Amino acid sequence: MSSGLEVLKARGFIKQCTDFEKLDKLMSEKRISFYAGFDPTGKSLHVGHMVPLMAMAHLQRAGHRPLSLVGGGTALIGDPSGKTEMRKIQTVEKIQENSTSMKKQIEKFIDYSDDKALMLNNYEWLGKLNYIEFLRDIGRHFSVNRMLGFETYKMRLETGLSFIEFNYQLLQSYDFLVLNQQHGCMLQIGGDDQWGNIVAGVDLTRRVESNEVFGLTFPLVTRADGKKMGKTEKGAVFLDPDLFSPYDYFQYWRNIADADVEKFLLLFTFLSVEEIKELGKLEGQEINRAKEILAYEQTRIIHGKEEADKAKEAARAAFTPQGSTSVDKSAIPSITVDKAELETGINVMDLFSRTALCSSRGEARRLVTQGGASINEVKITDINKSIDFTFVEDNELLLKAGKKRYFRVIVS
RNA sequence: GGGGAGGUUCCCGAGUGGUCAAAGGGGGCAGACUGUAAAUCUGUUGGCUACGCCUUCGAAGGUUCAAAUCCUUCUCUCCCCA
Repeated sequence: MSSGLEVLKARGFIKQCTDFEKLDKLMSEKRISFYAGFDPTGKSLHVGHMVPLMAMAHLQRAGHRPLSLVGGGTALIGDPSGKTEMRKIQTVEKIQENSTSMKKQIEKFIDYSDDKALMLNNYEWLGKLNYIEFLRDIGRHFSVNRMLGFETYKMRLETGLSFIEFNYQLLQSYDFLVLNQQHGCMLQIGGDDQWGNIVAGVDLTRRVESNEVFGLTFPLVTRADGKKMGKTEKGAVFLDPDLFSPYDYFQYWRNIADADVEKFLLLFTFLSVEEIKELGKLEGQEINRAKEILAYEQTRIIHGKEEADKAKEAARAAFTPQGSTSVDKSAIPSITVDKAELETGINVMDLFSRTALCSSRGEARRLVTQGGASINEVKITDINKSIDFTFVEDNELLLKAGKKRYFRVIVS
């Protein structure tokens, strides 16, 4: 039986592992349970969570059992790893609420039928922890000297680290221990910034239970332009279609840098490695084909085939000069406007600022002045222009800001 | 608890009574170039009923014709001592 680790390795998922050979052997012999944690600090998962999710899916396909741990308890504290400042502490209610909605998203991704995977919330055991007992049973295994040596803490020692954050590692280690005890969890996977916390959990489990468990980290995925994955000017790229439309999601992937194409196809699609290598060979304009495939696959995984098809159609329609009249543009985000309003005419700036294209009238003014605004491919440069029925085509207006941001206005 | 340094527009960071909607950089947006890339160059970057008006420089008051800049109190952060 293939352990599944080779797949991860071939696809570039692996940065560090506590003991790759041993783990590979173990996973080839039997199916194991493994876990990844998700912090419910927001209402939705975002693209930054895709790497662990994809890794879990791959391992599940190889026959192993994923435990998705929603950090309802740990989120109350805030992980200092890789951050320069303390995270805002949120209310218990808010975090519980976030946990449930994130749970739904992960469920879409991992097969939870017949106990093939479990969804857990560490609030169950962290919430009722007794401080004295915890210190005595768990705290004694941690050496402050050692912890201070970790890179993550070193950094924070410069700027300041509160005691509550310093404790984070103990709680995360405790999670691993509990999961090992209750579910026989043998492996924790996570981003490379979690390495210290993961190793600490491995140590704790060995000390308390004398069980050898493993840790595995993914490389921190950055884009070729050095920016963090999943961030746009407008904020995070959420998986929730209400926060980030499938069309925009498609476009996000469609617009990645050339240099990232092959890497991302490996990490974020299920296409075979051979197939991806072929796509990676494309050059020049051709590479756009690979980007489209990436965008399509990702959108399909997250939003389903139907939405992915629509997004692809809509993107093609919007970016193919004329011609394709009867294509479905319905995936492009839209607002509706009353027929009567158009009879009298709406000022360009007003119209644009009503859409997600411009957040204020001033921004719309700038856009128009600088020649970045057009309606149904007709450039508008006069800020006093009144938009009326003469602009309407197919009962709608296709607004464009810059070269690639589209928005529809439907007349009703 | 004592002493010191600070909180400036999306971020970093100038500004210490009018010439400040606030230098510079980053980021963003737009234009040119392109392949719905990258790099580069240029413009732009609080809001509005726009040659004027309104809101912004941690919070609340006060001094002044006039404050981001001065005074008072509060609050938060960092550093040193205990």
